[in-house]
Amino acid sequence: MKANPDVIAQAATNWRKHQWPAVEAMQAATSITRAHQLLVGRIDAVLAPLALNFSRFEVLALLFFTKTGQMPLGKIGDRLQVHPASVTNTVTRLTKDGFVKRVAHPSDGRTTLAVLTVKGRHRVEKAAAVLGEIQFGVSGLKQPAAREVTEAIAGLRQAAGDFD
Amino acid sequence: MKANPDVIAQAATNWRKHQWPAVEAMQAATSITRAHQLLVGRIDAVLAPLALNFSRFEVLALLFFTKTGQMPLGKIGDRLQVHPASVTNTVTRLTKDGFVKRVAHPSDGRTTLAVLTVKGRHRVEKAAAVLGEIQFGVSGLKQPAAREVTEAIAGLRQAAGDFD
DNA sequence: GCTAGATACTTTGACGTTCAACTATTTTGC
DNA sequence: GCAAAATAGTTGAACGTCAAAGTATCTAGC
Repeated sequence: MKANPDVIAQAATNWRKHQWPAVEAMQAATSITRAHQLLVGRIDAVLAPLALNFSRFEVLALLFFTKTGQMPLGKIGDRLQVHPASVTNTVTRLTKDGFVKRVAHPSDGRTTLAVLTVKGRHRVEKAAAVLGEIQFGVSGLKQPAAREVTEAIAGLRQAAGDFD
Repeated sequence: MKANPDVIAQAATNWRKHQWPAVEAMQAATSITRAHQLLVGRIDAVLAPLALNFSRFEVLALLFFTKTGQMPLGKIGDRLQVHPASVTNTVTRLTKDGFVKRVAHPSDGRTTLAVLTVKGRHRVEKAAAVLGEIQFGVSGLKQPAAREVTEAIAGLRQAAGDFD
């Protein structure tokens, strides 16, 4: 039964002792990294039994919200801010499990559409419910804190050109 | 020149429209994911010319802060909260570049020590300076916001058992 | 209407992370 | 003391991500 110190606070102490720069920025960056690690772990754990992970879920959710349940792969990448190769990979896996189908675009021969299947539609609704139950892994973040984090990071994202 | 919408805010609107649960938690989780993506991109970009990435830098910094510049691989994994296999991988790469050496523990035959070399010591100081210049990629996070994010996430980490 | 450039997607390869299985030591408990 | 369990690290397989190169198609401009 040994005490469990805050490794990020420890690191900050060391940085100050050696007069290394940007201690608060370092803590924020390290905290975000750790938070991400925790979230992904929790989210993937509950999605695994549904043959999904967070990336695959995001694609299905995106398709679900469209009127016709379909979207070009490139647009999926734009929305989710992931590399085209990742979209290809994710859609391929979703296809193997029968959650989406690849369909040629009717008028643009370059474009492939990912189309949500009935199976995929049911699965993503189930997944959303499950993720709601675990509060997307951010339980421990108090209710106002969730909003604060979102807003603080919105500043970061805006500065990065994510939106205007 | 098209407008650049906030894709996370868009997603939230869609979630509410379909009465999916935990909208604020979803936004927080998605924001953290995106923030992590931005940070890693920026940090790795400035570290790449130094033959480092964030993981490798963290290991070097940890060793730098010890009195003797050495630490068992397992303890490195505990401190940085990464899998033993990742430590093995990271240390192997650092060794190839001459930043650390693997040395057998003097009294425990199971244990391997990572020992910081002179080259590694210089390199990590350079890297810390460079990371300070870019504020660890969190520029855009206002000064108070960096602390807020750290504190909010501390709650998440504590609830997860990261520390007492 | 033809060519040059842009766009959409896929493929390949490098790298990082994790899990599970494995080897080698050390510690525990009887 | 010795067998069983715990601990330390490595290895191999699976998966995700990205960058760069390749293929196919479309659009612009002359």
